[in-house]
Amino acid sequence: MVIVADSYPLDTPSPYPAAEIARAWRRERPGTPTDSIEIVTPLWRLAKLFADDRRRLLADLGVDPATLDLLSVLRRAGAPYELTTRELSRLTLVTAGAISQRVARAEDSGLVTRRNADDGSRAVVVTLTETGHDMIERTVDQVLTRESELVASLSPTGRAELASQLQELLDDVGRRARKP
Amino acid sequence: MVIVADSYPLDTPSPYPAAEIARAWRRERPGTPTDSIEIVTPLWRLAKLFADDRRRLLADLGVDPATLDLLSVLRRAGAPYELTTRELSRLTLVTAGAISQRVARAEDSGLVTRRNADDGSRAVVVTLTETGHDMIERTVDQVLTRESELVASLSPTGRAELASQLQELLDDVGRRARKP
DNA sequence: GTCTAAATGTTTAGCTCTAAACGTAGCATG
DNA sequence: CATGCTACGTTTAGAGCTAAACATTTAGAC
Repeated sequence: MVIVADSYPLDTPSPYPAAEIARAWRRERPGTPTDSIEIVTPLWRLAKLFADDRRRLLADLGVDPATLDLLSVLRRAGAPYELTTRELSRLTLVTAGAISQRVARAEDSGLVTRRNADDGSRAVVVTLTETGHDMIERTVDQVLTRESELVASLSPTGRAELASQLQELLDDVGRRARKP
Repeated sequence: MVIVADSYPLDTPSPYPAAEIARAWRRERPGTPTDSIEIVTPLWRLAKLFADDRRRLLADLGVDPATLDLLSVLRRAGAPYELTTRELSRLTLVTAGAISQRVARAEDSGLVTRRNADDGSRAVVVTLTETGHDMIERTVDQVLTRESELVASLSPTGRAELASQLQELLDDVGRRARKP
């Protein structure tokens, strides 16, 4: 049995590169399809690095990531900063239950208000309050500036190219992925 | 005020493309650096799609993702399938506390054992049991086969190219990102 | 030897999420 | 009108994670 631990140092500051993981599986279980590993693994790790970094920045600012996500979507929608919970769920990719909880928290903090839609449906409309608007304005520049620094190694063309590849893959995986 | 909701339909089955989000912020807050958005947003969404899809597959198989992650790292390490908790923490990118909980759960289920290292350090060595080994063997092919299907739209060269761009970005972001 | 600093693993408090169970409000059909 | 279907939002149970507080051991410094 080939021992990966023998061929790659275990005390490096970062985890194995994905190529090494794929190689390890091919050795340990020949025949297993490993072609997704070099895409999925770095993708997850990058997402986690960005998420952890953002969470720490936001913790300093006294905001939590879920609330920022909610307020951002409302803010981006433009005046009058309103969306239904259903739209919020779709735009943020979290379940309706989670939206319900997020909105409840934000409402308790006075960042949004909730009211029934008047269009005959049962929809609930969530509106950004002035407090919520202020919070977003205070925060978003810092978050985006920070994240801009994190991707600073990419050249404009390299960034555009990677962005389009990711968006293309996202569209495709979105069609194939199993829904709730 | 430009209203994004006016220029992009709200009832599409998927969320806005990242380019649309970046454009919305440039309109709503000119001057805010938006160059990270087209990288970070699709990255997060892809990571979530893959994570959700895997979680659902694993639920059918009666496994939870955190345990699979733990067992996978041990399995890939090759015989005798042992790593210290510190190494596990680094290889899986989760905190020491989370590893402690994961190992405790897996130990309760008889999937791993725990013992003190005999090399004079205080390290705890985690070892895969036969039950744990069986569980991983039963599961990993299905997971990797499924994920291989999800990235099937990529050509071999396209996949290799994307993989290397991601790995490069990961290495760089790993250096810049804020650590705990 | 004694004391202190560094290294490690564990426990706990607080959050957030998903899935599933609920509770209802529109709506169509007969 | 009843009846049942469908669409939606909310609540709840159970998991898992992070950060921080702990606890304990090892290794030096003197």
